[in-house]
Amino acid sequence: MKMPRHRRHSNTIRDVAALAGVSISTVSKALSGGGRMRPETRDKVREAANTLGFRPNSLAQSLHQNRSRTIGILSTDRFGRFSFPIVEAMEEVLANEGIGIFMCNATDDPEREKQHISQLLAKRVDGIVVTARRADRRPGIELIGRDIPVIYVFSQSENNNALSLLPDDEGGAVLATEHLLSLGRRRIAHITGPEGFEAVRLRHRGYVRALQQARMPQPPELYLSGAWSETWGREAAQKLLDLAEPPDAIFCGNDQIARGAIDCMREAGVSVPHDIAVVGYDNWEVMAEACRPRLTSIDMNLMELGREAGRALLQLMSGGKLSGVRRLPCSLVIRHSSGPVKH
Amino acid sequence: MKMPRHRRHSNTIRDVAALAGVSISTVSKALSGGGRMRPETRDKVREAANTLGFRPNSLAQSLHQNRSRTIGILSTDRFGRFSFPIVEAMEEVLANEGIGIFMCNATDDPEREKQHISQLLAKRVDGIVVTARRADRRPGIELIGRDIPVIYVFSQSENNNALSLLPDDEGGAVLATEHLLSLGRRRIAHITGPEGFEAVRLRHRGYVRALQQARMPQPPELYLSGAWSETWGREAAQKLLDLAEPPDAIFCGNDQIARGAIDCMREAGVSVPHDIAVVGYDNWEVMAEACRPRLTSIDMNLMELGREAGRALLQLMSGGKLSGVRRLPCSLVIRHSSGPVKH
DNA sequence: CTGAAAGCGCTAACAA
DNA sequence: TTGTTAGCGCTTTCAG
Repeated sequence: MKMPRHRRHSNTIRDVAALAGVSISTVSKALSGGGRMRPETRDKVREAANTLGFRPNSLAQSLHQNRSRTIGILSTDRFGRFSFPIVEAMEEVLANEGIGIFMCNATDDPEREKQHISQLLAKRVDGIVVTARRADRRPGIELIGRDIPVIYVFSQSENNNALSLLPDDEGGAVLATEHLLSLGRRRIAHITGPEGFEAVRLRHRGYVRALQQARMPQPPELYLSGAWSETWGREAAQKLLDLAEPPDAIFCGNDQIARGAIDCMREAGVSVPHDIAVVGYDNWEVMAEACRPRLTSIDMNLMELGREAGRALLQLMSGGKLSGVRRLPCSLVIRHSSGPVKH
Repeated sequence: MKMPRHRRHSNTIRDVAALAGVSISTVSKALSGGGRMRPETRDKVREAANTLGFRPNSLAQSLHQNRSRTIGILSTDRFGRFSFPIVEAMEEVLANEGIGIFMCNATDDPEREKQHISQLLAKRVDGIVVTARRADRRPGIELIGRDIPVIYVFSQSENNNALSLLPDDEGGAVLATEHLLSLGRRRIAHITGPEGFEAVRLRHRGYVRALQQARMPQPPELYLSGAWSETWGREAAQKLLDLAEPPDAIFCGNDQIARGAIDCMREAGVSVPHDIAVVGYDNWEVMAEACRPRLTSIDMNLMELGREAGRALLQLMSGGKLSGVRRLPCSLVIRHSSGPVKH
């Protein structure tokens, strides 16, 4: 038997074979569990493998099988509050299938992004997931010559036959608005973020749609677009309070705005939810729980989005075909800021 | 020339060789840039490689070189607010060296953790980083028979000859307290989280040390330990206000507590920073900026911690030896809640 | 200066 | 039932 050139750092199948006194291929078959063989041989091999702490080298396996059981996740924007639950849930689904995840971050740097993609391809990943903090469209990624599945999560490709998974922003806004309507509220305002965000436009559309269906008027002075901040929430709430006829409910584009609005009202002596009910968006626990009263909010179910992304990728990797934009439902988490039915 | 058995998904060195009309080994040498060869041959090869979009298969390279240029990062607790900047910075450092990062999450599930480690070993990672949300001690991980570098970041192994990288909590607390002292504050309170956390104990120690050095008394009623929440911050601040002799400054164990305290005081008509100055901990932007007045806070420099972790791992991977607990300095970010010098 | 051949660790087809 | 052999894609001697 020849000696290996490199010092090896872990036991190979050859060592197991030697210890068990069988051939390499027998070891392979024994451990893979397949094929027919004498049980005692199998046991002997298993025992040898165990005492050596043998783990097959997946690099070698991958090389042979032409699949690495590995995927890459590429964040266009830095990994943030929204990406985390998604990534975490996806990781769980894929890890259960023995698939490893390469994490790449290319914060708004196309050059870095290219490098990362190139690395991922060199590492022969079986799939790529693209995420962004903001759910706006971005150019599809370039897979120079290779044909592996790519999906966009919380992010959308300009290339329409790719699969995108997103939260249903419009639906979430409908949920929030209908909730307020069902409580008997009639003048519902909407304070939201910058109109540059597709999410802002979609949520606004949902809000409008719900009001229309309920045949409610939508006075333009009740719609306020600004920044994604508490400061803007306070400012906008003040504007609403200064109106000749203030609203009796506010649907906010995110939880920070909602918190600002609630703070403003409490300080102005306006009771939430009695005088004005408030619903936020994101269901960001630390924010929602810190509001006084605790904030009713729309949850985008990011974990579910992540799990779904994991499943979709698995399907694509095993040859399935999926494409188009899928929007997953949000849900309403009721706390105290939307309060009981108004009399 | 024999045909490959499997359908290949990307071009191999063999294809490049065929196109360039040279041997495989020539291609290898030409692309690696080493060795002596006729420049025109090298160019010919490069061109062929380019037109085919050839990327060497790193699985094969790794197999040969016995190193995968890949590491694993294992989060004991879920990836959260603290892990993110660390991971992001580390990723940047390592990605620049062409090293890929496998992300594994094993939220407080030892079984999952074992599986992940086993997978990482099978993937022949060149190193492992262990992180946790809380900087408390944990058992070292088991590398059944393999000898690869492991470091603990924002987390500490019970095994003392491993390397741990942590923020200097005690130093951060000293920084905060001395800042308040330098502003002329004399009765400095400390509201903090549960004493179960090592960070709480260390920050308390730093606070005490700074007071002792300044020969300030430390009345026990000025130390309040509770939850990591705004609610606790408000509650504790109220207790302090109710004291016969309230403090003229509060050092808070995190920014949420600080925010609660500030809110409480504003509502009680106590001026921050005029009557009572406040310093927080974590420098969590969204929190610190949303406080009124904006919150002075201690920054743990998590990005720097992550970069340092990346560098340390690179050293270990190239044979260096590092061990023990290293604590990296925090810094003070001054905003308005600590205000100007008191007269 | 270039090519042939061996081998990294593993699997799978084929022989014995 | 078990062993022999070829080959995954690449690098690296060693000959030519």
